[in-house]
Amino acid sequence: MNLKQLAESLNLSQTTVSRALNGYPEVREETRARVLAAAQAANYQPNSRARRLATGRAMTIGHVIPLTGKAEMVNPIFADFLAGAGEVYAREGYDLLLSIVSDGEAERAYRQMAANGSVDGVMVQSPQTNDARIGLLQELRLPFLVHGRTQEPDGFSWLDVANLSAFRKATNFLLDLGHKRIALINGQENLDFAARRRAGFCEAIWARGLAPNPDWMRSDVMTEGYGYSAATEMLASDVWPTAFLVSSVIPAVGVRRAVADRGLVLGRDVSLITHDDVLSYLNNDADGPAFTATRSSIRAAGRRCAEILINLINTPDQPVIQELWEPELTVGRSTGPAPVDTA
Amino acid sequence: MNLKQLAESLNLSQTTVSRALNGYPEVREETRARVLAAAQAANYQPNSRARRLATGRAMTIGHVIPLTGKAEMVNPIFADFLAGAGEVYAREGYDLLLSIVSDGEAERAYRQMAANGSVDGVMVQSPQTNDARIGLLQELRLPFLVHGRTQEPDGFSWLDVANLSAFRKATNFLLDLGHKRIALINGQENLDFAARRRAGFCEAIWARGLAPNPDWMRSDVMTEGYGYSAATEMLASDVWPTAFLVSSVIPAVGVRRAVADRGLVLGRDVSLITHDDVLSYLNNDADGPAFTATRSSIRAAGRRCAEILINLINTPDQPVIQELWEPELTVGRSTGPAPVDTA
DNA sequence: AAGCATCTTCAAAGCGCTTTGAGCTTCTTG
DNA sequence: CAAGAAGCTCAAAGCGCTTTGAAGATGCTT
Repeated sequence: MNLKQLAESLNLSQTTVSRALNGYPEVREETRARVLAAAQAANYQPNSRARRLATGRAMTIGHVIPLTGKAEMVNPIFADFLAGAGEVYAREGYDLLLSIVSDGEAERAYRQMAANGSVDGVMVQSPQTNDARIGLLQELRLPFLVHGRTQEPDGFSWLDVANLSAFRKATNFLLDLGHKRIALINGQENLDFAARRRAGFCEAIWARGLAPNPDWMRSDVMTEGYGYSAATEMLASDVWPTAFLVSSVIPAVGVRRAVADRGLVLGRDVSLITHDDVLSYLNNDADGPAFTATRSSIRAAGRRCAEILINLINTPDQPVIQELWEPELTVGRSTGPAPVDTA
Repeated sequence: MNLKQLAESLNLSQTTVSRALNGYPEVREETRARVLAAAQAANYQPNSRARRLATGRAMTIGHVIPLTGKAEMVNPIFADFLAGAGEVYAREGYDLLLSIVSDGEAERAYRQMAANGSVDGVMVQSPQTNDARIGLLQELRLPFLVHGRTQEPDGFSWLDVANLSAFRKATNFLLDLGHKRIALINGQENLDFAARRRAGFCEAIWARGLAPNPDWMRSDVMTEGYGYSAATEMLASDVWPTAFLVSSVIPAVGVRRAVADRGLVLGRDVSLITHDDVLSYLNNDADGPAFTATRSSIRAAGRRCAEILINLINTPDQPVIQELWEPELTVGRSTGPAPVDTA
């Protein structure tokens, strides 16, 4: 059933039917009711391809997700982010076009989306310290929102978590517990969020007149195995860290495993604070939070990012929108006073 | 730059330019070269909205991902599946339309996709034992491929892992090691894969003249916390299971935590076999597989599912395609002989 | 009753592409 | 050299919708 047939069956023109369906005022209420009823009865849905061509709007938002690391992994936090964003898109009538690309092909994907008009805007995730995508998207004049920031976060819209202050706060929490030997198990530090976390970590340590130990600062793709092997190595040495600050629950699970393997008890022998994106499948709250954590729901971020992006699409030429979310530090069972120094 | 302008700039008709670009034979090679060069220079990309309307093909495949459990979680295995499928879609020129919906809204999503023609086919994941979506999609005449099966898997195309035989094999492996007290930490058993795994588990036990202990069979959304609390409870009793068979690495991580908390050693005091979807962020292979596992890459499945679905779309009215993948049992460090029975 | 504003409806023109059917060249063959 | 075949190219007709500009009703005012 298409518009033409529907119009014929009602003895109305396509114009009138279209207007009735789309809520335009210049159609009599009685007529509108007739049209609506007939559409309902025929289960009529306007053909989205035709509508998109006619309106010039794709009613679609593109997410280009880069595969990371040599193993070309998909960061599972994207799933939760997508769930949040998707919720808003559905509500607002947008489709979500997902493109998962190898690193370096992102540019091509964006260029294509811009050139063939398949999206009205795009979401940019996991920006690097200096991310080429931002200049590209500005040049392509494609509306976009960045989840995260870059080193110079002016002139474009973004939503980010206050990574620096969160990790400074977390580090201070450990320092206040008496920990002096603190390790940082960070994400890849070419990514802006990881660079900021490292900065927050270092700042807090320097502020106490201490110095971070370079051997205890790792940076890599945040897998469980990475957390495990990094912590295992550190714990194998004569002097080991009494506390770990970890960038995600996933490597934190690996660190926890390493600690257990070493016969140590988390929260007593070794403390751990992780950033917690509140991933649904790695819930940290079985009975009170297992990990002490700086928390910020990635799903909530996805929702808000979607709202902002849609806003940006509907109202071009507005000033940039920038939102900074402050994570909260929730104390769990993975932290405790530094053990008496035996080194 | 659109086709009309490009054609004018070349002093050719739109027809010829379109044909040259799309590789039709009835255009002189010299002309084709000219057109291609001009298109390249102008960075011309056909407008996908117009092309879709004209061809009647959406060149898009829909994935409707249901949120599960009360917390409306996104199963992270979807991320890896999407990565695999997305790879193939990109190669074949298809877009991936992602719709993440609350349970029960999937039907509406499919109906809409069918009615407004935004997709050429859809991928169905995590089917239930009797899944209403299958009848619906048949009725809507929308090409679809099921990743998984149902109880009556005839008359539609699917790709599935041999869940029953995998879990029978795993259970036999444990029985051969002398384990008699085996627990099953399963996924939600309204899902077909979980029902089949349970069946495989029970079959193997019955075959030895034993009986599964109902207290040691759990079924729920496969989170880390679920694995942890299920195992913790079981291990708190006087007689505890000496082995666990777990449906996913994610709850397996929870079981491992529970075992460690209880002061037991995995592979010595307690054995664990898990099904491993080879999720990139929970790699099981740091230095030799940590968990003994029945393995089957969900990403590879995604790739293959995409190929099959595209095939189905391009060639309607062909017989159904059904593929069953046999997972391999890889022995890791989480299994060992049953401890001497003290019960 | 004429004039005018307000409602309501419509025919037709696009949106940018693909595809049909036809026409014009050039080549081959008897 | 005529006639048919083969090779190129084109104008025009869609695809199914939205939107413009105009026109037909209706009601109100003077």
